[in-house]
Amino acid sequence: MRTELPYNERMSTVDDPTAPPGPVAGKTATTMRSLSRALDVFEQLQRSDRPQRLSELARSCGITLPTTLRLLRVLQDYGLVSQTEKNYRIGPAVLPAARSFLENDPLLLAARPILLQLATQTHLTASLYSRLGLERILVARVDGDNPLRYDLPLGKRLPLTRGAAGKILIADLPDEELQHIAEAAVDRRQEETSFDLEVLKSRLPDPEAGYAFSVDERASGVMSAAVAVPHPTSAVTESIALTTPVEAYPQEDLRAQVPELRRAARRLSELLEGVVY
Amino acid sequence: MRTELPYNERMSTVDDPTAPPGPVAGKTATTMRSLSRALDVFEQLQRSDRPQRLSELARSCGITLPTTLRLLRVLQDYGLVSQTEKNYRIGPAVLPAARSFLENDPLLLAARPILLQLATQTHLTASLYSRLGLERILVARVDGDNPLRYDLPLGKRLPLTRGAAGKILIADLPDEELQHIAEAAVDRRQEETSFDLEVLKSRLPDPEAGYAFSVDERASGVMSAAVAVPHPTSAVTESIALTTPVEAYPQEDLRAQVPELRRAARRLSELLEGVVY
DNA sequence: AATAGTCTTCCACACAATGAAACTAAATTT
DNA sequence: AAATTTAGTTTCATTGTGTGGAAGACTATT
Repeated sequence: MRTELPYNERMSTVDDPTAPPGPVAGKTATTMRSLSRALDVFEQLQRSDRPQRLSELARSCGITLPTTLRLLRVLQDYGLVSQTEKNYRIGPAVLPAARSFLENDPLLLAARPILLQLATQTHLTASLYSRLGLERILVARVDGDNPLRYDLPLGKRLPLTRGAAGKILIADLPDEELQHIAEAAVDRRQEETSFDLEVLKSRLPDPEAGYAFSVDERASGVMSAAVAVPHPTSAVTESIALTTPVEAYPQEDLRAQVPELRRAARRLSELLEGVVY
Repeated sequence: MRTELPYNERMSTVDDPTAPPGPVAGKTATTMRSLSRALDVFEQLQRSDRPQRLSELARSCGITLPTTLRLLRVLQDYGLVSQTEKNYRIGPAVLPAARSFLENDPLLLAARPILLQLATQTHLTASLYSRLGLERILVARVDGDNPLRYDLPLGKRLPLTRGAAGKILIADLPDEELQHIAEAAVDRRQEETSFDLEVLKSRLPDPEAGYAFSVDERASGVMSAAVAVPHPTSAVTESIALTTPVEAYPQEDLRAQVPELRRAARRLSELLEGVVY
């Protein structure tokens, strides 16, 4: 049972605009300060599209210079961080890690054929998203007949607040958590200027509906429908979506695919239960 | 006040057959035990192609159960590890990390057009490898006219002891380090049963040559030539290779491309110096 | 040359990380 | 089904590791 209390009081009362990453959800691990900090640094490096200086990193993560330096050195020893001159960036060791995930993750392996069937059957693009902290990421995708114009590569961080696949992942969350998610989305420029909780809630699907729908929401010209993947053990953290350019398909027809989607999601979670791991 | 006891007695003189990962090179960071251990666990998870139990991980990393559990919990909070039932595996957070590397790494960005030109010009497959610890990994590849039959995805861990691109990365290393590398290759089943240092050294190119060559070495039916990428700051840790099926191309013609390769490598490192980061 | 900024090393202190042991849960055997 | 083993989790006292201040090297910049 995780405590809700942020174990890290460096987050003083004043809201730092450059919010330090922090653990994934609100869930705080029992302790392990140095490890958490290292992962904060690692995450911070990912979020910047250019190499970072030591002092930048230290500031944006709220860690002192000597400590940040020590953390970076260890990360570098493991290849997770590279350094050129005084500039730090993500290192090549992330590639084998990602490869291992893509090749071995049981959920992903089970999902791929299901997405494929879904795409073949509906002629739409089928995607699998996974919640990661206050965002979601694209984990797998199979294109349909009308491939989406925009490029959305695996591992892209997307908001939970926009798009059917995002909204369905947070449909049942309590207000407090929604608030965090909303703030994160603004911080990360995934949402326009600050918007309030009610706006977000009005967008979310009826909890009873069991699916979410979006048109021109996260990306313009695109609509999608999504359902959650009921996960055997843990809380729901995955969703499956069908997506299409708005002009290629009547809205009602997309809604009509929801049962199909639901079946796919159920099939996936059943498959998963059977897996011996 | 140093105690005499090595802070990690699992690295005793006796060689444990199930060698725990350990930091990338021989270079040991100043300390940060908990972080190092967490990264050992993370690496261990990657190396197994199926989910691992807590006790398995603890044993193979030489860490006590309670500590391993705590490490895993934090890694899980950050999405780097997933858990189903009592099984742990690599988590989806590695995807955005890898994406960040592939999209932003200056070396990689500089290398891609160079590999492309190399491939176009020579009609061979051009690849960029990076040394990671006691192995190398494929970081970028552009296929030539005769695409290699076998699939070699980005991030694949390959031995330093076999293949031109591996050998050139270790051509100048002292015996002691070569020994470690040789042992690691055997441990990881990248080399046949234990083989001695002299065998390895006989394979390595003349340090003066400045390039390495291989035929049927790491993969049968494949030959390649490789040069190192002189790195502005750090030690040489990257190599560029040209590869082709043996039957598609006369061996001497491949050797004739070495100057071309050399030019590409130099161009890459020059480009890199200019980069402002 | 002087100044400001950034990075790195050193060190004493405090608390975070640790393992032993107790405990619970889940397999496995009898 | 009870008994036994094995695996996982929690608790807690101890200590050694991670920590930040301060001082020292660098490097820009003026």
